[in-house]
Amino acid sequence: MRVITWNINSVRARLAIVEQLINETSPDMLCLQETKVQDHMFPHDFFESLGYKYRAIKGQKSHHGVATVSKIPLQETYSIDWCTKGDARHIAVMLATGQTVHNFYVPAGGDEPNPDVNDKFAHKLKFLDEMTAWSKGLTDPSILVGDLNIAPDPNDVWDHKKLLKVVSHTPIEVDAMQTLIDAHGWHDVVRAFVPTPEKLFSWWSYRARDWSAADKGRRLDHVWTSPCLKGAASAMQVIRSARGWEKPSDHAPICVDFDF
DNA sequence: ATGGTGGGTTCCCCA
Repeated sequence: MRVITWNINSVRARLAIVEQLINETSPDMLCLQETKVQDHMFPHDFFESLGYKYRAIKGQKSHHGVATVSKIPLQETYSIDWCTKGDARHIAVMLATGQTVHNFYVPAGGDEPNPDVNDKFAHKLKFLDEMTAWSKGLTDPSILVGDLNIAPDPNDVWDHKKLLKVVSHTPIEVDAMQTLIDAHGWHDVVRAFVPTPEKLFSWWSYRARDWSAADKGRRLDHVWTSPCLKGAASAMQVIRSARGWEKPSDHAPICVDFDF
């Protein structure tokens, strides 16, 4: 099973490059974040015509939104309302083979990395705390993908020292993410294939003059598995070229092949 | 120290 996760930054604005990605990589399952579309306006016909008959979507107006579309039947789907804010930030799909795939869009957290003065940063930390508590009780063999908005390792950012006070790489978030990982023993599939200290990014700001030459990226997107699925991934690729396509997302897709 | 770009919605917010 080939799974791709991609923060698409509006699915309706990116149909051309979604089709390009599908044509070039033929994923069995595509997990999108920041779809920015209400459920009744989701481009169902587009995905149906490309063979993605099974779709689990959780959208809202303007912001956030996740969608998991699949060629493989989905047994059951559900969304968890993290921090009881009614945000569309999670969709889970269960496969006949027994695994559950969780698609997440973790809050970005605003600019100021201080929960006392920045409600968005406080929300991000609370969201991670709830994910930690939830991870402790997980029993299904699980795959967790998505835009987690944290680059945990010094080599997950272009300049560790310069980003220590920049939301996405602050010690408080990195520690919270490590606590989350330890709560379930989450296995980092991406870093298993490209170990640190090699630099690896999945996001580059729109604001850079020449994103590729400057290469001031961060690894904000992740693919994790339960410990029991540690050996199940046979290949992984960050599709960096997609960041240079026409009218791109600011995130690159991550493609993982599983032995089931 | 600052502003740079892009999407969605509404005359501004968020990333």
